Amino acid sequence: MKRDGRETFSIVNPPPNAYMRPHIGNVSGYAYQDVLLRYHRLFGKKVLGQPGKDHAGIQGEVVVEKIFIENKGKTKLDMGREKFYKASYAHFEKLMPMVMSDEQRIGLSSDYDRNLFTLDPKVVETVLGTFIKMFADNMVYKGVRIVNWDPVAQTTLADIDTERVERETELVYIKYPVSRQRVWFLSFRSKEVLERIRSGKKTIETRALNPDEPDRFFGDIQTGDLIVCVDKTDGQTLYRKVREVTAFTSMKDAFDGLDLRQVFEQEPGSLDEMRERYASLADGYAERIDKNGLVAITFAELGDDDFLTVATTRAETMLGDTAITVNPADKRYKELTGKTVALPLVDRTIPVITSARVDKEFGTGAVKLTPAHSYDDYVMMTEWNEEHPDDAVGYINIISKAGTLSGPVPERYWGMKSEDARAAVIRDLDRMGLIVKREPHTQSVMIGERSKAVIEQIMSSQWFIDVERLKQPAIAAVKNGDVTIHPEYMNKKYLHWMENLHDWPVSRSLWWGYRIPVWYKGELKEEINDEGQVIESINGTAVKGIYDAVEKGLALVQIDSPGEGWIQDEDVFDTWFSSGQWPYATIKANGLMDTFYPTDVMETGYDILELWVSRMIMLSLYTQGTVPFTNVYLHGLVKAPDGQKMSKSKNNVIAPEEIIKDYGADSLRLLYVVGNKPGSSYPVSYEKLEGYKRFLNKIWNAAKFVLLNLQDVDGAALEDMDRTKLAFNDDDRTMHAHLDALVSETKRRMEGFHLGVAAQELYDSFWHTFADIYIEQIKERLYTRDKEGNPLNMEGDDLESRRAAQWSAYTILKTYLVLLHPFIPFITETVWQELPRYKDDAETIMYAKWPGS
RNA sequence: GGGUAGUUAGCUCAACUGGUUAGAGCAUUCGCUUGACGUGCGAAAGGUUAUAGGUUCGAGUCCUAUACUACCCACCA
Repeated sequence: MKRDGRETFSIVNPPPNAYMRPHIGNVSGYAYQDVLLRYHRLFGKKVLGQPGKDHAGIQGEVVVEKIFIENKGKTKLDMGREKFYKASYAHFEKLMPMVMSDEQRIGLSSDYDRNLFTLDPKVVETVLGTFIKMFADNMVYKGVRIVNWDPVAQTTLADIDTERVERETELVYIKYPVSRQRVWFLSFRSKEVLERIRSGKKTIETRALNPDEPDRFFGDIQTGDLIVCVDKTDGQTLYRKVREVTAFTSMKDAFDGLDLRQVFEQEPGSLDEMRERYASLADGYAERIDKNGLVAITFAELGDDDFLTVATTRAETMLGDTAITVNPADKRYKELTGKTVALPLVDRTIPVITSARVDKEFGTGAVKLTPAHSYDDYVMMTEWNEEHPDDAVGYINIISKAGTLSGPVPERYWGMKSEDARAAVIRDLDRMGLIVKREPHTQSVMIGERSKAVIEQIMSSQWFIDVERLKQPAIAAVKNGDVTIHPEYMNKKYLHWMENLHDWPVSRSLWWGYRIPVWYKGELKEEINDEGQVIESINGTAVKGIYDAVEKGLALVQIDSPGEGWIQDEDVFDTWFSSGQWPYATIKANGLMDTFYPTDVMETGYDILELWVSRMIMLSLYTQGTVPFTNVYLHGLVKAPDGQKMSKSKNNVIAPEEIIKDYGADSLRLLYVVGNKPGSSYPVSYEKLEGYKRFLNKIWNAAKFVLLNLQDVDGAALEDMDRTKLAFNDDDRTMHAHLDALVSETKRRMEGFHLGVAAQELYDSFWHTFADIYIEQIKERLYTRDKEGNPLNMEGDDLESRRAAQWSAYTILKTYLVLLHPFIPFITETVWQELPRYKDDAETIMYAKWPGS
């Protein structure tokens, strides 16, 4: 970019984790970044390489805590938040120089005196400022969402911080009674009533008006309705269909119309006697019947068709079911879709809905939907609600943060752990005859990476950023070319991700990071209410979201504490919220925005295009009104020699030192660059490294040869020679032409970000054209003695020819060194220092001039 | 299931917006060389660019279909 007359070029180096030494793949990026930095320096530009080190969020927190435990026997809880943070900061400061030395060893020529830590107060200020701006712009909110909750560590975990383990469980088939019309709940506290239903006596009288549900008129009960008979004394529930209904308006009416022997064991005898019997069932019952009437129902047993069977590994979560889901294309359930089923044990009704996510082949093809405790169910619920806002289903959270059952479930389950509750629920359902079968099943369970505790998915209130306003400009920036992505096909991945982007959850339950700048006037409490809904309160006052809290004077969004009694939000920001601001946060911290922002290139691995690059673009457009960089170069990943992904667990990681020790940093850089294209991965090849080492040796020897043959000329004299008057022959002219073409070709390749091709061509040209052909050609003209030791090429035309060859060899070598320098800085610099120094020559090849510039 | 790529020499990979005879490293075969070279040089062999169609004066490159492979995202109730 051109600013103030002098061209500038800037790259922000992606900050490596500061807590560990990088492996050979981690440092590959620096090679590409450095090639670009050095290349642009050769054009006399003002160049900035902005380095930094990352605090690494949860991984960083885990690593340092482990060290504290080992060294001092103290966990983070022992230390307390403030102390832990300070100690961690000090620890990271100690580690940073080590990581920095790894960057330097690979040759990264960034401005190390400007190095920044991600938690540097200057950076923090920028990051938090963005959140405050978003708050002012109405873009942040707290929303209830399903999270991975580690009941042992008492924290939410990102998916990446969890593991999956196979576990033998059983798939339990549970049948739910279907209601094709309406469902009625009849609850009894009298065994007698239930006995009559159970004992085959098919007629029962009931209240015309249910005092518990004053709006329901039981006179509406019709044939075919489902009756759920709940015995409140022992939890047993019976399900019956209505066969026939007879309505009476008064006790007398009923007395006349009923065969009372079907109702009572004995003949009631008289109306009064009957009234007495009814009164014994409940206080004032008889009076109410007199007043409101009576319904006599003939029941029928439910048949197989009247149940809908689901298969589940987590029977206990049925207590929190809010729907049954079937595949819309599943003919078996066509008729039931839109109907309701009665949920046993908790006596609720839930609808049968559809989702294409349901696999018809698995289990029974019907899934119980527990949105509060299953991520998949949560997604299905969300999708359903988006498409059917009028028939939206909710969630019911029944598991507390302690990992035990709570909320709107029968009291006997309260406090049970999931697994105990599962057994209890299965036992209870079995007693009711609702368990169809149980079969062994292998299930993969999510456990905490660190605690190894089984993760409970629960509903929790989290901070969100509304991305609608962020995403559109970021999509446009790539579409209209403000940002160019290399390789080009990655555009599609970027756009696909961006177009499907949903609101961004930005809070994490950690200490090591950017604490959310929100203050509460008292304690913020998150609780599950009797309906299983998550509710928040500050100092006992219920609040609905942050704007409500601020309005009520119970919360403030600002960086510094408002004073005594105010408590800061416990969470920190998601790592991408801060790293997404890294380009301008760093350059701003160094006071260089006017000169170097927006930057020219973001060079990083293709694997974080969506996670990181997209966020940098969004956040820079939002806060700075400009893209953070004009080009994105996405390198491939370095794989182990056998083509496998390098990872600690596979024990196949290679440290940069190992390679540098045997082959040199330049060879390693060539391995990264030569012949590779962006976006595709490549394995470490010791054969190639060997080849590059020989290439470096070739350069060294070619240079040595040229210098040996320059001994009789003064450097300055050579430089002052008039090129047009030298006695070049065809060999020289061919070589010159080749080199001229190479210079412009290399430039063209570099400008187009074809680093791999550029390096490959330089490699081939130097070795096979310059060294193999041209140097061989000029040997005869350069030698000063023949095989017998007589003087040669020392006078007349021979000397003229020799001078031309010397001049050519020297200038060509110099040109090659400059062209090669961005790729192999160490060897080119070493050779450069061996060359005679001329008046215009830079002290270091880093500041040499690109040929012709 | 959704997305993105890949399939080119024995192996690992290139080939810039379609343009000579598809290249390199390593491996293989033969020869030469030691006065820049840890060696190096020269030469050879090795390909119907996954398959089948299509567009074009011209296709590894563009289009369609198929078959495999890899990666990312989602998922296994």
